[in-house]
Amino acid sequence: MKEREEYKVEDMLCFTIYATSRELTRIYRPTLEKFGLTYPQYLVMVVLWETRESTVTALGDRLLLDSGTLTPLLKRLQEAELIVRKRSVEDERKVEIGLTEKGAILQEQMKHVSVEIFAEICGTAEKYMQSLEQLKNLLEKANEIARRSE
Amino acid sequence: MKEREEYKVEDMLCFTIYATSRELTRIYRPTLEKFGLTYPQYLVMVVLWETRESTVTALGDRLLLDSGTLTPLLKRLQEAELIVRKRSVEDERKVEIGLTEKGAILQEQMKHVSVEIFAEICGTAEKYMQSLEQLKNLLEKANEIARRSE
DNA sequence: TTTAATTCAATTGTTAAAAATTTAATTTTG
DNA sequence: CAAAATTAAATTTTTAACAATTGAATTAAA
Repeated sequence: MKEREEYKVEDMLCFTIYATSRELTRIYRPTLEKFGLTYPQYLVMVVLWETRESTVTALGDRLLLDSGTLTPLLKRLQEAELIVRKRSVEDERKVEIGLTEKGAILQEQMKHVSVEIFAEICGTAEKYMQSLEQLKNLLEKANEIARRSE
Repeated sequence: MKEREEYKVEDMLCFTIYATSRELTRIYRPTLEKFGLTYPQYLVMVVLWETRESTVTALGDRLLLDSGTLTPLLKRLQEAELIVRKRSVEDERKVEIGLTEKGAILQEQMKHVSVEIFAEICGTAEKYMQSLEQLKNLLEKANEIARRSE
């Protein structure tokens, strides 16, 4: 690794990922806007479409987000009538998140969103899978390191 | 590309990058905290250590951030006495950003920060460069698409 | 069983991200 | 030259991210 390269943001891995993340969100924005969702709200819906129901903590484990981020976000999704929040009867510390009829119908309406945007970004499936595997590896490592140092 | 995979966040490229970006920031945080910087503030300093001076727009072009994000961030860096903000005399619409003595000295003090953290994340230089080239390619594509649709 | 430790969510405060609007200055063109 | 268009930065508003704290509930230990 050349010494000099550390001094240009464009050659820093962390910056590239940081900027790519924002650019990808920017690509999603106009599409998601039509459905009244932001990018992290969309991710919450994707998890709920898979699991049908969850808790705040379980959603946080899946998305690597904490309750300080999720609580207000989930309140907005409830406001939009896409989800319901209900305190658990077995354990009153837990808040159970479920889909409304409207939230369930949205899955069908948004079925093609991800596929279309991925196609635009990655071109071929091969390239997509190659990037994904490499990044999943990096995420796993980063998550280990981040958890280790807290 | 298998159809089913679109329905799990973990198999979505955009989520992986989004989560990786946050995890990398989380890894940097304790180190940057010692120098009183947040992650985006650090990136601004990296650019200024290279260019010595800049404008708000030029910084935004480099970091892909707009003035609505940079203006309050730069005010905090000025508050910390790391930079100076001065309206241009040739074109009074422009605000010129420069390093203070304290800001320049910080470069020397933080010289090893990136190198050490990269080493922790990527292990070998080969792996790091491999990920980087692939991601730079993706960032370029994403930026083109995002700019196209606005 | 009482105390201690842990867990879960909410709240508070700070920073960031970005769209939309505003203000001011410069450049273009008619 | 004057009007229109463009450019630059700031401001405002909404949403997000996260640390730290609080409070309530559950679980474990003495």
